[in-house]
Amino acid sequence: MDRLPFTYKEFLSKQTITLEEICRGLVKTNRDRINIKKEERAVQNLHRIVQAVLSLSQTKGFSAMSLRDLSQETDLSMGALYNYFNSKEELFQMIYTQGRTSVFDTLEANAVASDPELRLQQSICAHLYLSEALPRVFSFFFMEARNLPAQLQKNIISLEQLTEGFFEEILQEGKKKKQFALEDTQLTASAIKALLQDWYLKRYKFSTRRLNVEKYASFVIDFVGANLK
Amino acid sequence: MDRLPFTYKEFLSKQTITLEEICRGLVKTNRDRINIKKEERAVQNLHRIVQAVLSLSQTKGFSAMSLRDLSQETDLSMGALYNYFNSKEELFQMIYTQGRTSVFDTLEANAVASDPELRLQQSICAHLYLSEALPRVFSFFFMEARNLPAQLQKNIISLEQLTEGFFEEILQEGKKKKQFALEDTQLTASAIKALLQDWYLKRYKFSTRRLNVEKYASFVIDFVGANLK
DNA sequence: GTCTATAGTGCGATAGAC
DNA sequence: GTCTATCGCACTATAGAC
Repeated sequence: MDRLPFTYKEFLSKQTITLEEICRGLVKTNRDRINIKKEERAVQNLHRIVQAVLSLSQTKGFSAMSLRDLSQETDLSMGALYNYFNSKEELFQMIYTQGRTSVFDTLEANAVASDPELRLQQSICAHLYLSEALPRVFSFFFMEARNLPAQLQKNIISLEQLTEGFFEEILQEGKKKKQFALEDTQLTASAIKALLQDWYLKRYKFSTRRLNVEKYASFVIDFVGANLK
Repeated sequence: MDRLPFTYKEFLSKQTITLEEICRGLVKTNRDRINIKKEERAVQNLHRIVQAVLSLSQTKGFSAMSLRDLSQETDLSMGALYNYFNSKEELFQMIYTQGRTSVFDTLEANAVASDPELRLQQSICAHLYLSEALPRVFSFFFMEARNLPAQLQKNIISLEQLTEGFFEEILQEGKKKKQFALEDTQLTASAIKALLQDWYLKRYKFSTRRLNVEKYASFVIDFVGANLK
């Protein structure tokens, strides 16, 4: 195995990847809907709310999560909650949309090499590291996508298709430059995505094994690499 | 690419893989809970019920599906529905448990070769073909697993872990016989499972491309095979 | 800005007619 | 065996006190 383009620690030090930071963005883009004057207070409480939503969604799903559950988990009354959003559905869409933006921006910022092979490795690492830092955000996207209104589902290209297109582009360039020998770039991109998804959808599985995100990144790079030669 | 061990058509002709057949098993194993005397009537109506459950679960999730939805979709009244199960939760568990049994039996029956390489190919094909025949059953297992009561989640080894163990066993034997050159059998088995899962979790993606289940099976076998040499 | 209390709705489940 | 009608409850959302 070649060396990884960057370690998890290096990745984290390059940018601020926390749920709190995402919530800060969330407050800024939804300033009009949130009836709280002091921005910092809004950020802190929304952080608690979003944490609770992600946690409860993981165990019972967003639609089965009641606002009473949310109230209990956040120690905010139902009345108080409604100062941070106007409906349960709006809360869902706020989290979904903001998360999508934050995640994709980070992915783009970390896959910058011009050499396709290196760029592919950077993308794989960035995706795995990001999902390692925010696992519940990623599984929320995946598991709750069906709760998006039909309009949003059509208009917004899902995060998944975005990242898959991202990988395909790299593969196509590598193929053009004769660096990669592969038949179907679309299928290969899809396979890469499936391997990355496994990391955050099956955390319970990997957590019991002696395996960290860097080892898994090496594995994926090798596993994919064997098909490009 | 080598020839596939068997085609989709051959696979289907070897055994009866339909939702109706699963429902027949469901009636037989839950004869005491179902208040319908004529078995065939019970099978037919449960078939409609299960179809509706899978369909509604796919669009909005099982917990968001109301029994009024189910009543409308099946053209059975709420009162009639309760002759086929005693509670919404029981309905869920009946489907889950029966489906798991049927699926695993079929997988085992179709991966019988003693040669590890052929057996691996048979397993991949059987899994893909089975999920092609019953896509909604498979995605139901995956998406709704969290609705299982904690007891069942602990006691029952999930379908997923079962199949993954299945693949790992084959890989280990191939490694022992020096037919496969691979480092980590557990990680490789996990990767295979991820690629198979993609087929039924992302049907919308593949359906728009000129791709059938046999072509995908060839792709997976090659993709995995490149890592065993 | 957060609380309690409650309005209004839709849920799972059941009883009793046919 | 299936229907209609309805019970009691938990839900989302809001109004008004503090």
